[in-house]
Amino acid sequence: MTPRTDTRARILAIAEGHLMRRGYHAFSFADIAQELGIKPAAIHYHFATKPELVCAVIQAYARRFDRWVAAVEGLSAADRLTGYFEVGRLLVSDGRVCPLSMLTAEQDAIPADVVEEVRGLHARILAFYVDSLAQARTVGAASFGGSPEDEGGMVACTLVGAQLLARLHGPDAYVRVMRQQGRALGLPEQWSAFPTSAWSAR
Amino acid sequence: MTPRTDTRARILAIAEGHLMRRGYHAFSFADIAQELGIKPAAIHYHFATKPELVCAVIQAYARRFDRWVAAVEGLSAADRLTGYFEVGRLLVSDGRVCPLSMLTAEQDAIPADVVEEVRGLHARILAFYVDSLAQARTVGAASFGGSPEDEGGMVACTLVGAQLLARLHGPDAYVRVMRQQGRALGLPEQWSAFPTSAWSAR
DNA sequence: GTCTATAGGGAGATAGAC
DNA sequence: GTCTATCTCCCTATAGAC
Repeated sequence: MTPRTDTRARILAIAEGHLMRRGYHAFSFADIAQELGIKPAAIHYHFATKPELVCAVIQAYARRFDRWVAAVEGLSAADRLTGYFEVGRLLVSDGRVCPLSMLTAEQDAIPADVVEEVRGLHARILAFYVDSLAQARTVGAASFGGSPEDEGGMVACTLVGAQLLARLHGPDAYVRVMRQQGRALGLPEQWSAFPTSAWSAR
Repeated sequence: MTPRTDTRARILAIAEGHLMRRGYHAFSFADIAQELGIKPAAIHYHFATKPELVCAVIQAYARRFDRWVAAVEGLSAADRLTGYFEVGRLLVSDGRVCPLSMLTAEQDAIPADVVEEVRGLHARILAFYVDSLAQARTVGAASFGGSPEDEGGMVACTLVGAQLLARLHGPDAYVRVMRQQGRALGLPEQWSAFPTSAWSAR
């Protein structure tokens, strides 16, 4: 299931970069076209509209997240959690944030179908947190009060906030926040490193 | 120190609403002008440029935050913290988020002087968290590992994330997340209600 | 099948009217 | 002192060229 054309795939990749760095309203077809050496209107052949392009970007990101979850399935719940924190660090170090972090801010100012994709991505990520947290607590690798659902919702918010806020003070600020989150959960100080190599796969 | 003109004050108020709901790029002078019954260009008389307008909005918000902090000075540290969580709920219930939450997402796509204002707002809010958390832990009203600075940084991120993410599922989602944060801190389940009345003052 | 020329609308800002 | 007419630029999208 390779991309239909190379240009299409390159548009997706470039758009993803802009979306994760600048957000929906702050990049244009011209930005993408310039990097590709084509005219802005050429993009409309591959993606009819901007919402359609952005939806495709989010869907591709969601599939990548799914592959990552599958790749770390064999790890302990604690390693999966710290591993995902580490993936987030990877993005922040590259000046990016998860599309979820970026687009939830803009949700009242972007097309409804894009918001639906964001909602879908949120549901996947939340399910990962809830599942991993529940399992980690069961085996005594994490401790928290309340339900895994509540805790997962909170950890999701913390990571989103950390990705956004930490850019004010550099990647280290993200790490400090998420280490504090790990400490609050009783997770190991040493984060699992393997999962980041599984992220860029494919 | 009342606003120089009524129109100027109304522009600020309307711009604040748009900024907190839609973000920097998703509102225009035309939006403000329409609500005021004037032409878009008239706004340039009161605020030379859009960055200047937005900076003024953030400064006004920061002053309001300062007044709030002064107003709750007499409360216990725990009440100050839950009180600020409640202020955040007030905003979310009105479809808004703190400018800090909104603009950190857009920080790579907005003028540098606006980012500086955001940074300043962040510093104030962070100082409030750090101070309140340190005091709360000292008197046994809150418990957390690590330094108050680290914990304050984390709580700030959680609230930002909660304001953004919760809009996907309504104000209740914000409350669930921040209650979970309160639980993790060992704060009272009952949030202090007084501080919200002190918010809109002036 | 792939891309370009260009339309059409909306943005922020300047210069000038009242 | 306050606001409007208008300019210029940039955005997405359509129609049509190769």
